[in-house]
Amino acid sequence: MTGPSSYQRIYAAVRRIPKGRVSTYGAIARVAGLDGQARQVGYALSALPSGSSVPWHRVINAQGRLSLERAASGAGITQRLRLVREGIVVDAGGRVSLEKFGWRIRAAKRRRD
DNA sequence: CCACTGACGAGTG
DNA sequence: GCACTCGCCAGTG
Repeated sequence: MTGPSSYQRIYAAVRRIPKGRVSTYGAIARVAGLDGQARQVGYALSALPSGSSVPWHRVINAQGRLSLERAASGAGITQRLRLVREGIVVDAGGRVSLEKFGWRIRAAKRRRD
């Protein structure tokens, strides 16, 4: 076998984000062993079928903004709704404080999730 | 094979 | 904060 696909590793990494926290495309890429391929993370998430159990809404960009906020589809609204429902504060501009809600992960010294 | 496109990111001005 | 460039890589025509 060729081992798990990149997509599978990405989905597994996204599932690790605790409820009430958010992570970034770049950080997920790193956890998935795809350092520097943040773009692939977005590509993988866009391929998710509706109804997936993967918490894709917890993935935002490195600037703390919801990438779908600009999108013309309703996905941006869904993401915002899900985040707020988990207690995450999303401002009018579709921004989240990574300082307060960012998932802090350390491969070496992992104090908490 | 080439060109272009993306739910991205870091760097520069 | 905004605009632009370059690096990444899979999918599409």
